[in-house]
Amino acid sequence: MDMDAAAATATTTTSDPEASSQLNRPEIQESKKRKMVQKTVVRVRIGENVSKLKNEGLPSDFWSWRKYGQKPIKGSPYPRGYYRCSTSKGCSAKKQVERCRTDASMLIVTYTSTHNHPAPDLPSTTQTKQDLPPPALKEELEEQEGEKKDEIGGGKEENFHYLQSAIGCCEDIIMEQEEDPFKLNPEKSHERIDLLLEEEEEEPLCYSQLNNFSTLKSEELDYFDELEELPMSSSLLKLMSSNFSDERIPIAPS
DNA sequence: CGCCTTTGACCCGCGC
DNA sequence: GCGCGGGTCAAAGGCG
Repeated sequence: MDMDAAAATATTTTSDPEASSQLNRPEIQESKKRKMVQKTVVRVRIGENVSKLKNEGLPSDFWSWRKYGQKPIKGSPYPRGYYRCSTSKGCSAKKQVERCRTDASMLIVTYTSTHNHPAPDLPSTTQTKQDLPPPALKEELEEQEGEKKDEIGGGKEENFHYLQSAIGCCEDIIMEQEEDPFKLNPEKSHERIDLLLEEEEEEPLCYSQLNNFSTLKSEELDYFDELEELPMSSSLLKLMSSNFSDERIPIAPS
């Protein structure tokens, strides 16, 4: 049923090396080849009613994502989907969605680049983003050589946009996670920790994680659903949304 | 009619 | 220099 753990957990913004490390060794290459691009890796745990969710139509975020590619990843039985922000033509925001090979119920969403435009529903998200630069992100950003200094805030744009939507906010969560990844849900903390430990020990595949329901847009859900009917419990989402909302709402711009 | 998804091919970068 | 893998682009098809 819906008992899955919805939870994901911690998010980490990494430049590339880290992001890649988390995914796979081979991925390390990707980071190198793609130069150092700001990357925000979000780990989302899904339940078993994914199909339901997609039907429900998760609000995911204000951005519109268009899938522009999908490729099988070495070492992973699941393919990786490449999405681009279709909200604005000039927007270079992109995200990669893949499933954790160690945990099929875990989704790994990697955000890259940032949005060059305000959220469709949020005319003034800039302020929020500016406020969003988490410490951890900064480090990551610094490593980027300031390639996307603007992205630091912008990089989080997507995330913080989510926050505004009060649905899935990585930014806020990220920050929270940085300090106390589990303080939000001590109960689930165990799960997350356990998962993290397992994942890390087994593979760096998912060492950064964050619960972002927003990330689980219908697109992703559908995408995964097609891949392997990812189970996601709507109850969970709701629950998470409620919890997260409470946490991120404060971030929402007035 | 417009937009999105899907699939294949091509290109880039890294490792050996 | 070659091979492997990842990432992106383009074309076609389908759906709203």
